[in-house]
Amino acid sequence: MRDVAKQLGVSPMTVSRALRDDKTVSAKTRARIRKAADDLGYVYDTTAQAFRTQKSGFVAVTLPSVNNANFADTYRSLSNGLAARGMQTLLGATNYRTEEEEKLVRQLLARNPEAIILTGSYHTGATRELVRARAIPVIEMWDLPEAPIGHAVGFSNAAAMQPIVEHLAASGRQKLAFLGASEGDDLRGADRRQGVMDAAAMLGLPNVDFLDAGPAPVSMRHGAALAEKLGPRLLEYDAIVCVSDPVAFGVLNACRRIGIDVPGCVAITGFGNFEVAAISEPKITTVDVEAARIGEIAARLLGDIFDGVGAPSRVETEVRLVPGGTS
Amino acid sequence: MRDVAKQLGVSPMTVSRALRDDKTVSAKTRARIRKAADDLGYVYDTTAQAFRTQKSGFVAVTLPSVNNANFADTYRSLSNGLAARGMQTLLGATNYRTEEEEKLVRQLLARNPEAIILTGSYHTGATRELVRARAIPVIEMWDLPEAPIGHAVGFSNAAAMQPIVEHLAASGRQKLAFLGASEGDDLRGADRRQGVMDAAAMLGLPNVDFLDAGPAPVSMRHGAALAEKLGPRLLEYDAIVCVSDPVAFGVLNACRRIGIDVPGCVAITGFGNFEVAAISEPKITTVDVEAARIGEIAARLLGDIFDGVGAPSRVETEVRLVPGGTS
DNA sequence: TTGAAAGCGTTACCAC
DNA sequence: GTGGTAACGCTTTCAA
Repeated sequence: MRDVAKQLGVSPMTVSRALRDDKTVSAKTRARIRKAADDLGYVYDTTAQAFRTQKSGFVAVTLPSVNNANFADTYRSLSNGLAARGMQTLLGATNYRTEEEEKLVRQLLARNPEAIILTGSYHTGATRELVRARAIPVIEMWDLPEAPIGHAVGFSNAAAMQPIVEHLAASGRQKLAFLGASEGDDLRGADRRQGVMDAAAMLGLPNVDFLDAGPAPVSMRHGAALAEKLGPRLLEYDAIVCVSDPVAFGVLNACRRIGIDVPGCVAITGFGNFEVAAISEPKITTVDVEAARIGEIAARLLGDIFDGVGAPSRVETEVRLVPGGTS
Repeated sequence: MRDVAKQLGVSPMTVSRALRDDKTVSAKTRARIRKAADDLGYVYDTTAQAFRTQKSGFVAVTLPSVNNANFADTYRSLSNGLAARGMQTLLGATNYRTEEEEKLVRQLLARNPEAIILTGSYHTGATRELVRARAIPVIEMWDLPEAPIGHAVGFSNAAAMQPIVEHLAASGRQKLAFLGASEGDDLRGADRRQGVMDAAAMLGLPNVDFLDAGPAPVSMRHGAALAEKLGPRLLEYDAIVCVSDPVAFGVLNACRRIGIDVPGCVAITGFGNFEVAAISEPKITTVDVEAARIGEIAARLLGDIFDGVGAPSRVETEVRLVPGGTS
């Protein structure tokens, strides 16, 4: 800034103001200063700003995995929304483990984020205390806990399975299996499984079996591997309810390979309305969960909070059955 | 720190050293200082440290899109590798536009990253100057420019298409089309197209047509939409060489819907060895590019550079044809 | 509309 | 092994 100021014969203070679009600097000098800064290849030092103002401009975000199109969608809309307010996201992946989340949250908090956004409502006690102690806005997303730490934007993973089970029952599917990650790993997945069991019980369907695809994250290959291992035993079920679309896609293609007719002999459903569900032939029956919208709402909510107009919120996002050709 | 120092009658400097586990502070005072700091509820200010030392602990990373399994793989291995050295990544997405990349690089540089990793070798002149002016390590990945800005870890996108074209030619496919994003958008995609044209010319195949799937990023739905629009006109070609596996998957499933036999009437190939290529039935012929390994190598390279043992590097990663059932 | 001075919390550097 | 001094690049505050 000193260099830019010297170049134009103004004070560094004026440069500082100009670069922040302070209205008290005349439009003309502002333009001159911007140009000179550009010419000199000057880059504003956010670190110094963060230090001086005690505001980092960071929002910390934890995701179970970056390698998941739905979470990536949420992240994208979230970071776009925040960028519009000049805030940057600080991203970390938990690999679906609350202990990793705790470590991550510690690291992220050391950067003095002005807010923190966590995926899901399952956290270690230490994580809860750490974020509470900061007195910064906390948003839990992709779930809808009864008592959020701060705010929540999402949906009930259990309730979201009900339309699927009803849809299957309506077309005469009785015996269901739920296929997902091992117990204790993917906790939103466990919620979905519980939702399937509850809905089945409510509709008087037989008990729902659990098909264990291994430790989270589970994806196409895990669905395919398990289905190929089970082979004809899949025919014991009227429908395989999968924890996600990629998993369902794996199961669907394994069935194709081993000659099981879908949906003739067995129905398959997914979750999340991933692109693959709509493009696959047949299309995979799934549930849309507005992944991008979750990020959008979270960003807007934070904006309101920073503006001082945000009340404690628990925003329920919509879920919608998307019938396909696999059921 | 001043308060802690006053409390114990030592200097702030000693406190600073003690809290950083500096060996020159006696073990006894170190323990006393730690305790006093704890009792006073003192919290170390990373922001001030980053400011004073001009070491942010950040490595800036730009990706065309987070919503791409290959880039996500690279990012994951990269950030894991860096985390092992106590460094955090600062991620940004360029949406496949060099102008957005320039804006992003400005934002990222403002955080004083200790290194910057860019995807690809196409950048605006300003981007080049900005990163050069920083005198921090620069790595370009996912490409192999003749003269990298700093270091490069990747492969030639053009050369990577040669095995595909040879494979197609060997099985008697003569008339090829390349299906990808509009000209000027996805520049690595344009390189791949050029690679297909060059390889076809070399093998004496007829000219390669271009099928425009629209602005980048193109994915499953764009491949499917274009294929459905073209319909029987696809049969003019012996093979559709797609810019990526998701696009190829879209084309494959559109063909299935409109009744075009793959690979009987037309072959389809992808790029990148995405999970969907291996799980799809038939499997999609593709090229593996070691996405995770690129991140791993970049992280290791940076580690060496920080340790002072890294020479300017241009690391070529391997590409490997993965034949599938679509060709 | 612009400028001068002071200071944010830490650490590099040098002295003892 | 410890301490004093100055400075990192910016913004707040007050004055002109």
